[in-house]
Amino acid sequence: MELRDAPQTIEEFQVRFSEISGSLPKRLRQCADYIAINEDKIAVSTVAELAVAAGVQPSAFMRFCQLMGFSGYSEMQRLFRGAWGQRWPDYATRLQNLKSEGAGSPTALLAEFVEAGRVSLETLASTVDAEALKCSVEVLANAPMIHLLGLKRAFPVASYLAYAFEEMNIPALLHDCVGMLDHRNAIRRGDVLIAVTFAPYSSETLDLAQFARERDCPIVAITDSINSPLRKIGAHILSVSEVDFGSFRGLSATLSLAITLAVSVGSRR
Amino acid sequence: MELRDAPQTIEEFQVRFSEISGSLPKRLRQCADYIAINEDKIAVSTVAELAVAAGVQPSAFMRFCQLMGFSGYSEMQRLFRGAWGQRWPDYATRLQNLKSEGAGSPTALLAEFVEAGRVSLETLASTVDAEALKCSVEVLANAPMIHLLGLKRAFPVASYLAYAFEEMNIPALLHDCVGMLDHRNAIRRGDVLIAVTFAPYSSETLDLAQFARERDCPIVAITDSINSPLRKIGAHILSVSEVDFGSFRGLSATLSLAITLAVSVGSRR
DNA sequence: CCATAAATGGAATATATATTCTATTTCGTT
DNA sequence: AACGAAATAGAATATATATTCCATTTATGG
Repeated sequence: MELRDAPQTIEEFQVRFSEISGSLPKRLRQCADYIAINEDKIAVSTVAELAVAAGVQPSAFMRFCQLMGFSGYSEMQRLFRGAWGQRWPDYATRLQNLKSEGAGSPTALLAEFVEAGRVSLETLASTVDAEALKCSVEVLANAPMIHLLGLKRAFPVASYLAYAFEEMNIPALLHDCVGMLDHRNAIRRGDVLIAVTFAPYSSETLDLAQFARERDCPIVAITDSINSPLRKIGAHILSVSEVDFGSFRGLSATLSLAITLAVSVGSRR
Repeated sequence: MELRDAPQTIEEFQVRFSEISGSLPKRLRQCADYIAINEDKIAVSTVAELAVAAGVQPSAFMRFCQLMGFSGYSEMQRLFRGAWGQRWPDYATRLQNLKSEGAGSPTALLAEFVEAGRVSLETLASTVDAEALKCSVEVLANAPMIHLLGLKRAFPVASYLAYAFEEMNIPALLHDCVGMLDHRNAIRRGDVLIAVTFAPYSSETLDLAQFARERDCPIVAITDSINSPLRKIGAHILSVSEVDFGSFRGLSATLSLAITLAVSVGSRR
């Protein structure tokens, strides 16, 4: 069998696919036809399952994979199981290196965080709950006043929202806990609260959300897990996950979601 | 083990999840915490992979699956593999879909900002001044105290740095202008200032930088152009450009640079 | 503090799955 | 129709992965 490089991205996969799909014998054609329509199944199926579905033997499917340039089905599947996660088997090693030789190049570390950010953004694009987003914008567009709360790692997000709303002349108040002064009584009927919080959820945030709930104020939550405690109090949940490197997480995806929210609301007024 | 029906849908899964997630021992809690944030990985990962990611043994993960009502990991995975098709279309296709709602819709805006963020990240990675970055890390690693300043749109960056340094037990002070109280006299010989500023550069930031310069304190500037006024006073310039959409700019690249700076400095101590 | 139960880690085992091999069939050419 | 080359099916094997088991540790109640 010809030795060629395996496709490294979905795009390369598709190029290679159309290269070969003109000239294929019967069974391999069946494989190609099936794949063309069910690309998405590759990530979550076994060869045996795909073979049955395409009406061929597993061995035929294997030959197809090899024609595509992969060593076998497993390698092809790896490509589709999200380039993210353990795409690089040497993840642990790289982490080790960067930790041990702190003297090591910051540029390498930057590359890691850039990559993590990129993946986070892609994940956001493909997992965003369009319905919840639309709904949140709707709710916020009609609010006489928008309250913002986010502490610790979530604070930059909340403050960015405060900046964006102010720029667009939309009334918004950032609850920043300065001087332990509480502004909860500024929350009036009809106002909306945007609460930004990640695990471990700070109790101050949950408290204020609870307070808003008791006043029948809608709550929009930007959070990292679908089981966020804010779900229990009936908030509109916008969940977003950030890929971490080591124990550090960026905010690329979260901030992109935030700016989207702000601009969408702004354009509705 | 108690015999109960396994969840048949994602919704049932989530109900069961919040039922048990209140009362879990250490390791099983780790499993739950990881799952809560990475539900989407179940379909395409092995138990071993998830176990490593959650920091537990595979057997602990098995016990978690059984507590959830499944016979084992395989059964649980089957549930998520069924729902995989929902989030498939690859990045390019998905962006297309998001935009198809029509220009101005929240999802179309999200697509634009995600794309803008991605481009900004790539630009950062390929244009970063490695020498300046290394130099800045060097300077910061030896600082007895790091001062942080960034206003308006730059404030989220400064506050994120404050968070990151605090997490790593590195002495840092955020100059936040609360109450127009100035902390400039907290800047002592040997300290370093990280000034974050974008056009139009706010005079408060330039002022403080000037002040630091007069005290012979090194300055690291995160800014948007190589012609930033901070260059004139001899700061280490880390320049980063954000692609804009409409009149709004994200912070994906800037924050990635910031986190790199923080972690690099952290690993040097 | 002890006794007991619950939880855990790690290795051992069972099962599922990918991959290879070869006899047989199909296809294209003369 | 006869030959050689290519393609195929199905079983055999290798590998990856899930699952169980039990000795050890950690929590709990008296």
